[in-house]
Amino acid sequence: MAKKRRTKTARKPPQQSRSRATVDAILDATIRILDKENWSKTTTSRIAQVAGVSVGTLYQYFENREAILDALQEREFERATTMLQEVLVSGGPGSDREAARSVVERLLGLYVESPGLHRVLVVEGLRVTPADRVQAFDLRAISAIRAFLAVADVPTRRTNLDAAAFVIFQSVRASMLSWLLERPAGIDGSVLVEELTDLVLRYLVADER
Amino acid sequence: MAKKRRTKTARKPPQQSRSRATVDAILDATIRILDKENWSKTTTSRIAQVAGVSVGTLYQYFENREAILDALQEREFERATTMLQEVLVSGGPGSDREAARSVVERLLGLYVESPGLHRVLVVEGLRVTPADRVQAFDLRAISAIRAFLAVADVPTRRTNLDAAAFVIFQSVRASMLSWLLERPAGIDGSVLVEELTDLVLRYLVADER
Amino acid sequence: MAKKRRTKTARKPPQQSRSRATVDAILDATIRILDKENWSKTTTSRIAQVAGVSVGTLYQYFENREAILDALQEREFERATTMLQEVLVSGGPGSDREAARSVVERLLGLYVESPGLHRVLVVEGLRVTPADRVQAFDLRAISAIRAFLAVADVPTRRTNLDAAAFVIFQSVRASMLSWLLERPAGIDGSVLVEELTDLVLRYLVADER
Amino acid sequence: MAKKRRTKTARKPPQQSRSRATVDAILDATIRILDKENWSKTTTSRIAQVAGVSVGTLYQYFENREAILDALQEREFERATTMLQEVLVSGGPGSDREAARSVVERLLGLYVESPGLHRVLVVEGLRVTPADRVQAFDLRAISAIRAFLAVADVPTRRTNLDAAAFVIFQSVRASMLSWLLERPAGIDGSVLVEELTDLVLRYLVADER
DNA sequence: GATGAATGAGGATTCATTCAT
DNA sequence: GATGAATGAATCCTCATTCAT
Repeated sequence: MAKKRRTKTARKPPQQSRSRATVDAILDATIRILDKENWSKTTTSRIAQVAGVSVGTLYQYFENREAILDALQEREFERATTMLQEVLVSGGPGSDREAARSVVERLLGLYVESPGLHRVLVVEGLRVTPADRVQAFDLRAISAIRAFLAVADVPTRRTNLDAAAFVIFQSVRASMLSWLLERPAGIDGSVLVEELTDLVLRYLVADER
Repeated sequence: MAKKRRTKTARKPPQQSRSRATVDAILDATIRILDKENWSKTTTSRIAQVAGVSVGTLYQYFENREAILDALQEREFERATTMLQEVLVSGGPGSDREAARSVVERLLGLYVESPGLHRVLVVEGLRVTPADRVQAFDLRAISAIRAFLAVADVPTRRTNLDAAAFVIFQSVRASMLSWLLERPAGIDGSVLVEELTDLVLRYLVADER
Repeated sequence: MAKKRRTKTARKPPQQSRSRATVDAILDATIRILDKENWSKTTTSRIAQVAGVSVGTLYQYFENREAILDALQEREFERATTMLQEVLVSGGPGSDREAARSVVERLLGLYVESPGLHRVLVVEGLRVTPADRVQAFDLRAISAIRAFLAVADVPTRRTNLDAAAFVIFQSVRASMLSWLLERPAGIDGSVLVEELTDLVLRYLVADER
Repeated sequence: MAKKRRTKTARKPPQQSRSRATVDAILDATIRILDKENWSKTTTSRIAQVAGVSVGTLYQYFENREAILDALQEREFERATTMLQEVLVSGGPGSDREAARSVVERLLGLYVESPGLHRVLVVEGLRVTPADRVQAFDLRAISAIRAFLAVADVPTRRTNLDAAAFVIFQSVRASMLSWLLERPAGIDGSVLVEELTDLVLRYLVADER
């Protein structure tokens, strides 16, 4: 009945290099397992085994099994926002379409790197009870997109920017993830990027000429 | 020790009315539970209890726990395709936009009816290993959309219709589901329908005038 | 951090005879183990093993490990109060001293029957946090003694009956328990009964002649 | 796998002042924790943390976790016997009742100082297997009481002094400890002292006039 | 002397599934 | 056909203790 407490923080801030290595080993092991198994089969002892440490050690660094996933999620979130920043900054000469394609392309790159993780992130996100959703991952992601749209100053046809950010996030994420997992025949990576760029741009931009 | 494989068929095709009632009670109970719990907490004994039957009886009608979900999925799939048919048939006078909006609207209706089920359908769909995907739900759904597009003879700007059906399905489904679960402030049902209709239409149609 | 919820009620009220037998087997097994091990080594799997059932079965009847102890405690409490009733009722001709000796004697009998259980009951009672003590075993026991004193209408020299009941309960219980566990040389059962009877009587009664 | 046997001796007799300070820090930390947690939650790492040392250091001074409790017990035992000595020596003019009350009062003082420790001492004392009881705490305490009675030359109505010492020790200790943990309404410290003094005196003394 | 990272055995609990009644 | 008691493998997590630095 008692709900497991998620924690954002590792038990001990890994200060020493050995610790750091152990934490990384655990996170990497988890990612590797997630490519083959779903979260519920990603057991702590399996993670520990793959990481080459004991369960005890795992629990020295993570409050509980969930905390490992949280850490991974945080890392991915940071990668994505950093990426958005970079595109924003470097986006001098190119057209809007090129910038958009770049974002989509690089985002897909993030997904391709660890498909299993992203699958589980979606699955577990869907699992969360409404009450816990307040600071959930996708809300933060949507805020980030919202901010990005504002800063990028896109001449949009949308009036409800909250709704737009929401729809874009869900659409792009779901498409990329399913593509990754299903690898549907006849749709290769570049096609997907093109379709999504077009989807987003035509939805968003006042009129593309 | 070996995990039982999913089965599409109920143990016994329910022929008699009492059987039919029992099967329905089980399916309905499952739906009701899924609105509050995730699939892994939807235990067989809980289902049996809510359905007012014994576990033994449950296993008389379903090979295993998974088979219940399969049955539910099948039912939803049929509802959705039937709905598409109806729109196609009845779609005489209205504009494309109105037809599209109607589809989106009625689809959302299906989701609203049993949010928990759809959440779990997505989650469990994502869980499935690639090998099992062949007859997976979304592949069938995408085929249906593909067929619908062909039959409806939409004057599209898309060249890769497979990709288009894929992107549309994923986008609409993910948006609807997340909307249902998060009920994001500032986006009510009609807004969502409008946004999704616009997203799909502008993505799909050659030029809307 | 979350405190385990003690439960007074078995998961399923054992209605059928097979169930009843299973529950009894579990309780008896627990008692037998408690004579040799302390509570923390009285593991669920050990209990199940000794009872000749599976762990699963054990959990069918008891919410958790604690609930088994609660059930046992309840049973002992009832035995003790029943015994007090009997002495009260049957206590016609005999002197006060004889009645008192009878109570002490029969109480010791209860302890002798399952020393391990009583040891653990004391130990675990001491473990309980103040907040949980409200309905704790000894408070109930003390109330029972208080009531007994009132009903028996003992001509007492005590003015604070709450204090008297408290002191008597703690003294008698601790002495009996330690005697049982230590079996101190030179103090056999009848001696103990005599000493405790005298302790209580001289403490309690106005003047014994 | 084999459980380490208890040891009465610290690993190193603390000779230097720094060592002494460390040992004290560990003992004090333990006492502080015991006021809030039971012995099984009084983990070595928690003790070390509260004491401001590392676990490694803790094990430099104590063979194992049990040894810490042993040391604490020893310290309390010495305090109690010292106290008895003092009362014996200083007991010139006062009446027997006053001397007795003084003993009870000062003993209660010891309990009040570290209730958690005394609770655990009782609990763990009860835990010990009969075989280990030979040199157990309460046997020593009872001997001390026995000796005290002999030396104090109380004109007692008791014939079995072993039994008397036993009963008195158990009664007083249990009453004090439970009083401390339960703080029962309507029984404050002075009341308890009075009741226990009376209990013991009337039990012990030939006739009080 | 001190540190604290690593160990791993051990224990409570859950739940899909079976089968005797 | 229905029942529900029984099963037991599987999983998360804790903590005393060690030992390389």
